[in-house]
Amino acid sequence: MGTLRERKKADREKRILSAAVHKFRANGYKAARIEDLAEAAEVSVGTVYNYYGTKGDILIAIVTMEVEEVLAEGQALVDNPPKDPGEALLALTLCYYDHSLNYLTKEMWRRAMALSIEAPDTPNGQRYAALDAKLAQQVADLLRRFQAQGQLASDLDATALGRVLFNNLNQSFIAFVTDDSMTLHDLRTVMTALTKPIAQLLPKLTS
Amino acid sequence: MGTLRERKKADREKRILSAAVHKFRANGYKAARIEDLAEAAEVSVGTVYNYYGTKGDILIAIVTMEVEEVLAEGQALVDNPPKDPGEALLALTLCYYDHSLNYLTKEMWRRAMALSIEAPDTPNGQRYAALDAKLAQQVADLLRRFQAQGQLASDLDATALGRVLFNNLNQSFIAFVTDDSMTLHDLRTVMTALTKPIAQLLPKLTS
DNA sequence: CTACAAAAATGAAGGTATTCAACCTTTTTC
DNA sequence: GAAAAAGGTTGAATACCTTCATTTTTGTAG
Repeated sequence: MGTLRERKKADREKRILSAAVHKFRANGYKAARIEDLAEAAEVSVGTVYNYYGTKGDILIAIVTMEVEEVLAEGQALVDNPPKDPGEALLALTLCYYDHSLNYLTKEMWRRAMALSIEAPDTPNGQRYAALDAKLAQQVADLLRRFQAQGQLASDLDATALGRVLFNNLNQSFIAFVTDDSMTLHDLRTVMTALTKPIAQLLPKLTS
Repeated sequence: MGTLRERKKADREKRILSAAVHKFRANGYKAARIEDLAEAAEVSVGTVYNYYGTKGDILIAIVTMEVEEVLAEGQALVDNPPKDPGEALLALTLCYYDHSLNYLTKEMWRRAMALSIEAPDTPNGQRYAALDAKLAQQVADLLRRFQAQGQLASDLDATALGRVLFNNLNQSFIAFVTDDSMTLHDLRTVMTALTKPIAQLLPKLTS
């Protein structure tokens, strides 16, 4: 149990983040003003900036929350995957997609992605890149598991292939968030179709 | 020869664009204020907005200029390519890269890319997407030429493969512009290495 | 309990993209 | 060639992110 100061601090940060999720989702990231978040969180504008350096920081904090939950869900799947490698890969991908809109809207994803390209050298851009890397790593972990079980050639580079497969699923996700008319169901359908040929190819791959 | 009004209009637009290229390159896109461009172009702030809807519009106009020159260079190569398909593909890619920094800096590319992800529904985002599509199309045209000459299986989908190859070269370009320490020479080296295995694979591909 | 120090909150001020109502300039009409 | 219409220009006003000097709250020492 921390001091009063620490408790208040933690509480305020939670309130700000929660207000941000709500306002960003309700009004859109662009339309939501810092003043609105501050009001909803019952703090002043200055205090918001005390906790988060920029509006983008708040967004990246939400992305981090989202991706960390996705990673946890994914880990469960990697620890106990379907028997078939191709099926497992598809399951992992769809698991990512299914949990991608819990906190973030498509617009929020677009802004976050734009941020990561726009400012790759800032703490934010780097945090986004780190999350990307973790996801790619998890795909690689899945591949390694199948290698250990002898269901996948052990001489192929799991990290590299994991990166390629992640790039592929990420590219499809970008197509999803940049097209407002595309539903999560559409995305699942596309990805199911795309993964089939990859699955057929997998057993044949040796470096 | 148009009317006085038309001449003035064309002249003003040219001055604004030229001032923008200069200021964006010299100070950075972010740091250059509309007021600065206006002053350099000898017009008022309002007039800048009369010609370009947003600051991003000006940037996209410059990107368009750049990409159109790149497309022209590329066309020359497609019309008269090296004998070997793999070599031709590499040549086209490097031709794109070599002409990518004539008007735009890395920072300007980053902002433009961010814009296209952030606002895919705006005229701007769509114009950027259209340029992407044209480049992918040109890669496909190169493939078709080799198909016509019998150096490439004619039953593979040139448009689809062109898109994949373009995605690949575009992804490498994103890596280039998001890493300030990476030189054009580094990019050429990376791409030369990456294209080799693709070239070896090409003759074997049939749908 | 008081005084002081450290930490944090505050909101007014500053900077820059964008809008718009008023004002010019060019073209057309008669 | 004067009047009206059409087309453009203008910069002051607006909106919103961000900064920072000031004020308030919390923790600590005597």
